[in-house]
Amino acid sequence: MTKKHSNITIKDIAKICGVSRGTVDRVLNGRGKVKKEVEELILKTIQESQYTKNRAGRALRVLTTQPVVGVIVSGGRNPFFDDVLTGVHKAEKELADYGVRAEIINLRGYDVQHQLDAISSFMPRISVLILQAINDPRIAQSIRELKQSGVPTITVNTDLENSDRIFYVGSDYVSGGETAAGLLGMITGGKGNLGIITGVSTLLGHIQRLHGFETRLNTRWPEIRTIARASAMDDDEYSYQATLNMLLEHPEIDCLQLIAAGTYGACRAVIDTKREKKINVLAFDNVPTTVEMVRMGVVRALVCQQPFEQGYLAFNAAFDAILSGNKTQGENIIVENQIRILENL
Amino acid sequence: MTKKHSNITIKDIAKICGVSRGTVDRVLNGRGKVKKEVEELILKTIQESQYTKNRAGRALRVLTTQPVVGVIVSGGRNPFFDDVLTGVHKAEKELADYGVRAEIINLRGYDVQHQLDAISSFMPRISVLILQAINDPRIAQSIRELKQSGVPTITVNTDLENSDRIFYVGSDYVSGGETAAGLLGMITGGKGNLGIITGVSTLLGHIQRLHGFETRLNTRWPEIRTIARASAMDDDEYSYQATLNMLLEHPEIDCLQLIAAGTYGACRAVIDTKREKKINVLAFDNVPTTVEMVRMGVVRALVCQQPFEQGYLAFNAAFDAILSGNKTQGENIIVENQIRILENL
DNA sequence: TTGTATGCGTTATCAA
DNA sequence: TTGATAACGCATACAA
Repeated sequence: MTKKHSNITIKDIAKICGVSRGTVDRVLNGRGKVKKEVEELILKTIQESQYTKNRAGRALRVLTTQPVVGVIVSGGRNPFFDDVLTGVHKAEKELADYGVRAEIINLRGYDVQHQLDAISSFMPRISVLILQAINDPRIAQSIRELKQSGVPTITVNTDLENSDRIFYVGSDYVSGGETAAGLLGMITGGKGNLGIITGVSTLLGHIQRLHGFETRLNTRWPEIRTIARASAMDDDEYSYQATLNMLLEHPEIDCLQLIAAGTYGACRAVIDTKREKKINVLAFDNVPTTVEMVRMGVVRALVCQQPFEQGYLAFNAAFDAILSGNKTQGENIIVENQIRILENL
Repeated sequence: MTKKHSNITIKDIAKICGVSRGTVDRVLNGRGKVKKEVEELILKTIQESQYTKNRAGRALRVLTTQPVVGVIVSGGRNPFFDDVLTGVHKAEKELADYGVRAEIINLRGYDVQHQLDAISSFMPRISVLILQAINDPRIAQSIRELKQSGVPTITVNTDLENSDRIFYVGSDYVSGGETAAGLLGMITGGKGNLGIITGVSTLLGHIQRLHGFETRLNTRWPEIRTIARASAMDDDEYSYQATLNMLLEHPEIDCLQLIAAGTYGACRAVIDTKREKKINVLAFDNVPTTVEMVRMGVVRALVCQQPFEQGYLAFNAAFDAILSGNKTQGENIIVENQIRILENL
């Protein structure tokens, strides 16, 4: 029932095959210089014995190499990414004993060339790349090349298609949108005149979120009618104007769904219109200005995608990839969409 | 800025003090047999250099001892604790490379003597104890004795007072109750006639949760009046009867808050009364039968305390205590109260 | 009372 | 093409 002893080691493999540890190691790490038939025997034995590298042993060895994990996000001044990076730092601190370290590049905006340059600047220093990826074929190509040279990429917060990233750490945006729809239905009692303030259409996640939201809303809460839709352009000033115009133009609007950034600006507009009947405002992500609006009672509820956990889990997963020596595909790590109200902010 | 190299090691301490590694080790692990002045010098050096045992080195050494973590819960047939134990097993699997193993005792009910016996049965086999503690002085005493003999205790899910447990892993029950209150206010629009189905009064967590709920409800949503209150006695059949009687006796009740177990029974009662106007039912914890009730639309929303994470984090923390060799007080690990609706179950 | 040698598993280096 | 050995940091059995 209970396994009596620790797992099989390189030494065991060596003994079984009648060779030395060195030879097994050469096969394991593909260094060549091993006779074909010996290599085959060793590979077969590894297969059959289900051998995997022991992390405790690796850890001690890895310590001598002082590996670096590269992190690239396009956070700019967005406080959401402060949380992501705080998570990275927390994990880095906890893993300090293993000699692993994070090197972080925080870009402003989503320029493909800038991201490519940032990736290049990391080479050949890093062992693993954590990337908030722009969904562009050139980035995908860069990730493939990185992998060729032995550096696996983990995408965080934002995934991209047709690349060789080993897995994605982040939220399910469609599900996040659906959750927001469910929440809106619950708060409004399933009836209302809705205004939607969207994000920017170049970000895959925002599109997925909007899609999840609208689909779910239409099927489950058909009596919530969408009156107007405008983009906040990821900017609070723009958001303020767009929201103000919308509310003045459509006095019948009684609930507002923010899809992405711009919550603070939209809330100021809501406050400035001084409606008698309160508007139900829902938004995403618990960044400080948004939290303030929940505290003030302007925003009723949030759907949050746990930025801290995203960074924390991504860095831990990166170190795990180093430890296991496994650079192949793994399971995505999906953080849950959390509902936040005043009481559990 | 960036630390150039790995941290200070025993070898460094030894060199600085002009003694051997063995002597430093004797001081570190308090084995005595060291000259007073030498010991003092070593201790001072350790202090000043901020030395801590390196986990990578410890890991490899710990592997040879095959440490066991004892886990005691009073889960009985409650599926909530299945999730806790699944979390333990997940962590155990991930840490298999380090030779650490969990030994689990799942008791039925909250009998102090049974829990004491379970603890005894673990000794002297285990290195750390994870305990869903009954809040009783005898248990606290047992935890103190365990610590004396070098075995630290981590409480999980349920904490106890005045003991020497090194920290608690679980939810904040008061905050959970407050969250439920906020949710109820939001769903009802702040007006309603409420029935409360409570848990058993012997469990500290349930009392705290009820307290958080009622306090918050009264201050923030005074127009939700509590019409009736009954206990489900942690039993679905009992819960069914109590709820049925309550609903028949008070036809004005239009919302129902479950505090602890018994959700399934209460829901059956709600269904059986066949009210024309729907009752808003809120409950705790996403156990399978409760999830089913959310899917059926009987329960509107849940507050969940992440049982899987509790087990997962507790076991990882236990291993961390082994690795760091640190048996002293640490920070509690508080899992958040999550709001669940149909869309993010 | 103190120092030294050994081993945990992996891997790099050097010798054969 | 292979084998032997040392090193990472810690802990312990044994020698001095």
